[in-house]
Amino acid sequence: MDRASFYEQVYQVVALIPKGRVTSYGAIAQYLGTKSSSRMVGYAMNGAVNNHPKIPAHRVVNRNGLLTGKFHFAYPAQMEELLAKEGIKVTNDQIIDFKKYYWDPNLELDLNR
DNA sequence: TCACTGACGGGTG
DNA sequence: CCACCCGCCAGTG
Repeated sequence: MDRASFYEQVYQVVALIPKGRVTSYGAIAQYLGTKSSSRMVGYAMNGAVNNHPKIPAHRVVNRNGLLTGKFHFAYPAQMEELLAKEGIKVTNDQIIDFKKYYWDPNLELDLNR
C-alpha cells in the first residue's frame, strides 16, 4: 500500500467507482487513511485529468454532492454531461439524490480489500 | 526560502 | 442555519 504514491492510490480508488455512482474527496482520503488531506485528493484529480484521462474524475464531488471541480474539465459543462450520461441528474451544479448515488469506498471496498 | 493557493471537511461560535 | 477558522501538504511565483 505504501508502495504506490498517494496520487496513484487515489487513481486506483477512483477507477473502481461503479458507473452511475459517485463518491466524495473526503471518502477517498479517509479510505487511504489520510482523511484530513481531502484537499490532496482533489489536487490529485487535477493531475489525473492530464496524466490519466481514463480516470472518471466526474464521479468525485465534494461531500455536499456539489460539482466543485467542474472548471477543471475540458469545459465546465462536461462534468455535468458525463454524470447525466450515467443517469445522475444535476441541477445548478448540485447532484439530485446525492445520497442515493453515493458510493463509499470504505463500505464497498472494505470487504474486497 | 518564504508565502500563498487550493477539485475538502470537520469543528466552533 | 450560516459564517468563519484550522489542518492538510503539494505546487507555484
